[in-house]
Amino acid sequence: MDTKLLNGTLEMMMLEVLSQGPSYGYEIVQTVLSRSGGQFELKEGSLYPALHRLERQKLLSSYWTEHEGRRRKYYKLSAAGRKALAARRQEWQSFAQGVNGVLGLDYGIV
Amino acid sequence: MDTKLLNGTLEMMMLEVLSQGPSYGYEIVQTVLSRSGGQFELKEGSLYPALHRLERQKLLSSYWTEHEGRRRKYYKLSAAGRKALAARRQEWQSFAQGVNGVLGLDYGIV
DNA sequence: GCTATTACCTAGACGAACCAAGTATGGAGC
DNA sequence: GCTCCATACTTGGTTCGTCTAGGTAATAGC
Repeated sequence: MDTKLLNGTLEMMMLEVLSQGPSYGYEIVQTVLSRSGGQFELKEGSLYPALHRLERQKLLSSYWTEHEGRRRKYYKLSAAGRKALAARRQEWQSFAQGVNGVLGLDYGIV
Repeated sequence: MDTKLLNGTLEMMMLEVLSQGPSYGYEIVQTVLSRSGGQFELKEGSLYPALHRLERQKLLSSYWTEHEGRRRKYYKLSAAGRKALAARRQEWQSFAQGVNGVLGLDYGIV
């Protein structure tokens, strides 16, 4: 997987996962991995800084829990986060359309 | 346009444009701009370094010409460049599919 | 005791895209 | 003659997201 392509989509995918309910770092990695068909294996060095970034921007809030002796930091999408996600999905779609336009590909959005 | 998303696709789009015949920097900008529906306006600070990068990798070759008093540096796709383009197109498509998978979108490729 | 898995954090490296400035020609308007 | 705009290429330095690689720590299986 060419890591360069991921630029800018990681946060969107993380927000998307969290839009379906609170989750924590390790689980987000698994969810993205399975939903991308095994393609995107988020690295911790990208994931955690991104979570902190998004929290600083008030798109997420967090709380600690304990599960079988292991601590977990759950993240929850805020209202602002939900808006941001919608905007980024829109951006992504027009971006992908633009690239496909240049490539001479046409996608029919289902 | 969120510039971050462009990461990794600029070179592919440049190769794609050049796959349809030799061209030069300024013209590549115009072509990408029109083919992306006015979305992607390549900046000189991205374009020329990318052209040099691709030439160093032997994916392009170049030659100078003169046109109405202005010099132009034409770039031509090499055989290796053509292969690289095919690989990057493939990469892009599976990448886009992965992202759409995470987003819960399904695209029917025409 | 060792290793794998779960779970989090961070400093520093890396690299692609950008801004900004420089060089240079031709044509249009004043 | 002068300015401004479009054409056309180059490059130094900045920015910023991702990764590598290291650290901490608990549980389970061998």
